[in-house]
Amino acid sequence: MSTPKMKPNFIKDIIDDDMKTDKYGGRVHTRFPPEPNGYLHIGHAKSICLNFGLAKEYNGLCNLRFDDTNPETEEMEYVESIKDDVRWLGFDWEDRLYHASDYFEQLYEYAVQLVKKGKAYVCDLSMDQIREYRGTLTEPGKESPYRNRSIEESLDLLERMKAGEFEEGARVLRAKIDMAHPNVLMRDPTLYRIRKKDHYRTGGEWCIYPTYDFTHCLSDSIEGITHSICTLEFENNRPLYDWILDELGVHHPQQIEFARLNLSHTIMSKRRLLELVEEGLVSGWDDPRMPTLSGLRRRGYTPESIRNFCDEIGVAKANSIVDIVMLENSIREELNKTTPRVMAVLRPLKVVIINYPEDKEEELEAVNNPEDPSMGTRKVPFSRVLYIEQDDFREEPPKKFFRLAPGREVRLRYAYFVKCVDVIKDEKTGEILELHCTYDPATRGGDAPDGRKVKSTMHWVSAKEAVEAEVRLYDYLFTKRDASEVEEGKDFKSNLNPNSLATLTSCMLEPSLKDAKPGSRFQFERLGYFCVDTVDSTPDKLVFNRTVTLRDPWEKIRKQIEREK
RNA sequence: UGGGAAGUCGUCCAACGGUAGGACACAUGACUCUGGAUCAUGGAAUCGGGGUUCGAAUCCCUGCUUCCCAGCCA
Repeated sequence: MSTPKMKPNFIKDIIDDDMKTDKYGGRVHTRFPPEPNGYLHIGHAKSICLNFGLAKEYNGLCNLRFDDTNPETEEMEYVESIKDDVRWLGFDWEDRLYHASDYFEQLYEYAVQLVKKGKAYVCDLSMDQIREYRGTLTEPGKESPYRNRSIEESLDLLERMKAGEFEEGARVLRAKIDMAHPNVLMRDPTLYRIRKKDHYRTGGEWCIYPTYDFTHCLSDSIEGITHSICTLEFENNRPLYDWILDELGVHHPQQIEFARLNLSHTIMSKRRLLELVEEGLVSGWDDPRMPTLSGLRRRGYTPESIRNFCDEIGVAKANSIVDIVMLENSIREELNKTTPRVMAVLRPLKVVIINYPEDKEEELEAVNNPEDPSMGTRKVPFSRVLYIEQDDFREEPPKKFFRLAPGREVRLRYAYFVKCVDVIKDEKTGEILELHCTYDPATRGGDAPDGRKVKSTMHWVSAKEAVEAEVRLYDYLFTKRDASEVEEGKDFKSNLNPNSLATLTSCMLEPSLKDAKPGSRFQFERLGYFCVDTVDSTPDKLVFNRTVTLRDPWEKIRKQIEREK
């Protein structure tokens, strides 16, 4: 299977130029460099598809590298989840699984080299002092009093930092660049800091850890990366990336920045997602409302649909917010073609077919997928007592409501025409308890021999054989299109959608669903795509997640009617 | 008020000096045993102002708006 070519974008333009000029000997080598401090989300998927996709398109390679230089936040659990998610998305790093922490020794040697070259020094200023000395965006900084200490002294101090002789925060290693540089990142940035914390991989071996800026460029260099693709906020770091590599005279990949993905009605900040998890506002990183890959997976999204989405949204340098309906479109598109149809009633309304014999029961043939005849047919039982959707009946139908109403005839899919003859209500509350209908035996299978038409076809489930299940309906996690746009004095959680989850407990499914396996997907006709929850579903008590609704013109009409009232 | 970057249909992305195009969304119609799917049709954009050019989204000047940077986070 050949993957279609990535749409044109500015990164491909750059690579094309590099190929023409033979900048890297015709090589393309990228990497996906997550920090294992959280779960991957759909924004990472964009980066993964880009990096692995580019490598594939140019017959190159893409590494998976954990950017693990901060022992405070990183954990093995995250490493495992990230590997799972990348694999699930459909990408393969083969034998190229790397860790920045693998390079600690080498990185330290580079640091020593820089000191020896007079391009780095150990600074005894406190964190606050360093901040003061840095100056501001508009004013230059001033040089640290330790800036010009001898190379020998810095070397000695660095050695002793490494040996654990100093407290956290007592000293750092800094690059010696230019305290008056208009880019504040170039004002003698920190290269190493002391952290007396065990690292999830190197344990207690190190008590000094290299910073991102020092680590990232050199890791890229060590791995022979050609195009180091990152997000826009690192544009300011590029001069430093280049400076370090140039001073050390090592292989020099090209850093290219693109705009990270923002999706409407959700957030992409790992810090904030973690906050939702920790405060129990969602059930976990894999809550089906989360934009995480594990959340989307549990929700019923497929890897292919996410890859298609990433292709569709393109790559550019302009900050933007992609409407989440594009994501929904991508999953509908796939599931429409691949998913078996099935009948399920979410909010049951009992219907008695009064002229259908008490003990009679028959099986009717239903098509599994009209998009794919090879998926065949199945039998669904029909009997005197059925359930239909509460929404499919209106005692006083508004205009354009074509479904069941008193005196009106509709088709029960694959079954019969039925006509509503009576509405049974609770005498006290007025609540509709059940409907009495008659059926026309001549319409078996769903067609009337006399050619008469109905305006609506409805799904239904035979009461006797029905399988009861729980169904979870999801809506957007945040109410605002730009979920990060918060009112003065409030935080992002004030934008949470209080109705993002609705749990329905007495849903009635057709019996063919009885043995549905966790993770399997179905279209509940007229309702949407659903998948069996992989965490909470059991054979005795099935739990379904709604992945996405079907397009629903009636919903639009309904809202319009409501507005006109 | 320093430095870096970005502004194209409602949204996202193309067009690389030569007819502004695609996807999603929207609207209308056809078809339909899912108000699904499918098909057809339509509306819809170059941040403003100058300039160069036969010709500018693209090149130049200028203004405006938005985003990023003052972690020993990444």
